[in-house]
Amino acid sequence: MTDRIGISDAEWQVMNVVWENQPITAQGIIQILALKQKWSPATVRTFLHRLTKKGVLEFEPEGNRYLYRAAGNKTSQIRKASKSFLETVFNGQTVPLLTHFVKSHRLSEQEIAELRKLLDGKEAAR
Amino acid sequence: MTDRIGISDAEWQVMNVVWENQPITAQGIIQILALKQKWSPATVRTFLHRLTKKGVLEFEPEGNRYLYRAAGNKTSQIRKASKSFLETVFNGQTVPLLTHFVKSHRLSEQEIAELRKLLDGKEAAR
DNA sequence: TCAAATCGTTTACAGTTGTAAATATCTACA
DNA sequence: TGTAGATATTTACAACTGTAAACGATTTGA
Repeated sequence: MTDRIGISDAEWQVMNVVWENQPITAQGIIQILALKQKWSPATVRTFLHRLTKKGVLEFEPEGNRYLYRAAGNKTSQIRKASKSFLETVFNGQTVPLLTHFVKSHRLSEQEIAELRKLLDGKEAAR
Repeated sequence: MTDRIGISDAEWQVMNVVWENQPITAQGIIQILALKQKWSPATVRTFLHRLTKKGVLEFEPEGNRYLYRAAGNKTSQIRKASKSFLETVFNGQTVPLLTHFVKSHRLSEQEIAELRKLLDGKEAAR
């Protein structure tokens, strides 16, 4: 019963923190987010609440507070968002998408090598 | 004064049709979209209206109807959506994004070759 | 010339999102 | 044991979205 619903941009920010630091308290999440966002603690708590309602986040009481952890796995969430992005922005065409990102970002020699290796290991579809 | 605001998923569907067929009448857009979507004509007209309000779409009267065409260029819109997607879903990291899309989609031998060539021509950042 | 069809404009409405304050609960110190 | 402080839950609210009907103006076939 996991990940039936999509998560919004702001919610992604929160989940990214959770996935990297779980289990974690609301305080912890708020503090980490404070480094990047300008959200009030109340705002973050709202997101926490919505995410649990969406079934993406779960918690277990620890003393007087909650310990949060992701319910589903990040990969499935990434898959869903990526699919939707590919469809709407690139009309479902993978190569134009890849071309766009390669062309519009700087890549180190190592990264380029890594991507070459990835292509080498890629089995061609027929 | 172009493209100050983002466009929604449904609006992307409409713009994709416009970018490929402009200039085009509302009827034309509605008919092409009917092939893929189940929207009522009224719904499409609402999107047309919102898109012009957002400055993404413009029109010129042609007889008793309008001829629509995109205001800004598609590339800038793609850039904006891509940037936001990269940031929220992949924490700004291009290589993981590229890896995900290569791994999760089938690519023909030609496409793989095309991507290799792209990497070969890519100048490494230092 | 009158009614029907066609266009574009307004209005509608519920659900989601960003943003946050108000309130209720609970824990722990004094 | 009562109260301050921290936590979580409710409530708020405007903007944006998806979805579409209602309305008003205009063109055109009968």
